[in-house]
Amino acid sequence: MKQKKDLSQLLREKGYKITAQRKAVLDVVEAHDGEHLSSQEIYDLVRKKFPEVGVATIYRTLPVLEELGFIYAVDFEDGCTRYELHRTGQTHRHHHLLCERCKKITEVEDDLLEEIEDKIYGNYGFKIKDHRVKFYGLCKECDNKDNKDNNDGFDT
Amino acid sequence: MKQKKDLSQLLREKGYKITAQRKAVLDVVEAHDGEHLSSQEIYDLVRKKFPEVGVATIYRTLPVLEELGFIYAVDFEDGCTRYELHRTGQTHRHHHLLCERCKKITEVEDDLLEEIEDKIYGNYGFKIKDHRVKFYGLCKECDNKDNKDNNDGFDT
DNA sequence: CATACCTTGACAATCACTTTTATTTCAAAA
DNA sequence: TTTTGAAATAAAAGTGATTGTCAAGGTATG
Repeated sequence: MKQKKDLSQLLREKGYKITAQRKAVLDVVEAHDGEHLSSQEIYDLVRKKFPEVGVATIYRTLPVLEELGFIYAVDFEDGCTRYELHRTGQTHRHHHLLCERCKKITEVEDDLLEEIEDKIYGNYGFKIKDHRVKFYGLCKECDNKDNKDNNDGFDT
Repeated sequence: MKQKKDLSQLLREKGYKITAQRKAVLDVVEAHDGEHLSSQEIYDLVRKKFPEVGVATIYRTLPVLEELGFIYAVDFEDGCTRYELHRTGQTHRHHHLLCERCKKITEVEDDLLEEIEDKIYGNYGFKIKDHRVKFYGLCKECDNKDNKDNNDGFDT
């Protein structure tokens, strides 16, 4: 509904053919907005609708969808490439908070970096177009639990 | 000379054995301060001194040196893990500027993130311990060349 | 609907990295 | 020193994600 109409159009503009597989892959990622699916997970999900699809097709399609701006590749260094939906209206990649304890991943929509990017342009003359930012630490829940544990349970 | 003395000590503290291979790996990374060597590059360099060393030793040693705080793993998504020296005095990982044109990698020693990290703690309760930040764009030289080309040449 | 060529699926190959295995080294005890 | 068992090693085989190959099939245009 939203950008589905654009897929055909964008594919055509870039000289790619419009295929059911490409639509299916985008469908899957869109249906899992907010998640960070691995290529294999996407493969499995696409196969539910198209059991005959090949792995290679998935691996070939994802970079195309990324090139067209529908999805972003993200890397949480767990040994595979993951993808997330590029929501319409997003201008930059958002940041991720990775909890070291529970492994939960939180998205930070606020950009917060403009000031820094200006400073870097001033200091280095480097013109920033995009960024990838990951913060590692403890999420609220794990941090609270930690503090409670440290007080030997005398505190709630 | 600087932290070489500490290696033995730190290895011992963590219950690791002091081996010539571990020293050799650290030597190589230290000798290439400012570079971002891949595991394979480190392997090749170590073999110049210890031709009999095995790849697996390198792959096992690098995470140990990272755990001890001597080096950082960095990922420029070129298909391999790279390592850089953790210079004494550095409290956080520094940021990297990656030029899309000439592929040059510049290091940003300024942290610049404290304010943001405070905001994130306020908004999300997430306690940040470390970060990985990469900026993509054009370095000063490539940006200048771009502008000159656009002014000199014809308009397309 | 026929042609040209893009895309696909199957599967082998590759690539970075890990595990296994047999062997060696280490540091402390005897 | 020599002994000894845990830890570390090299080499090779294994792993799992990703890519390459190629014949067959699908898509866009005349």
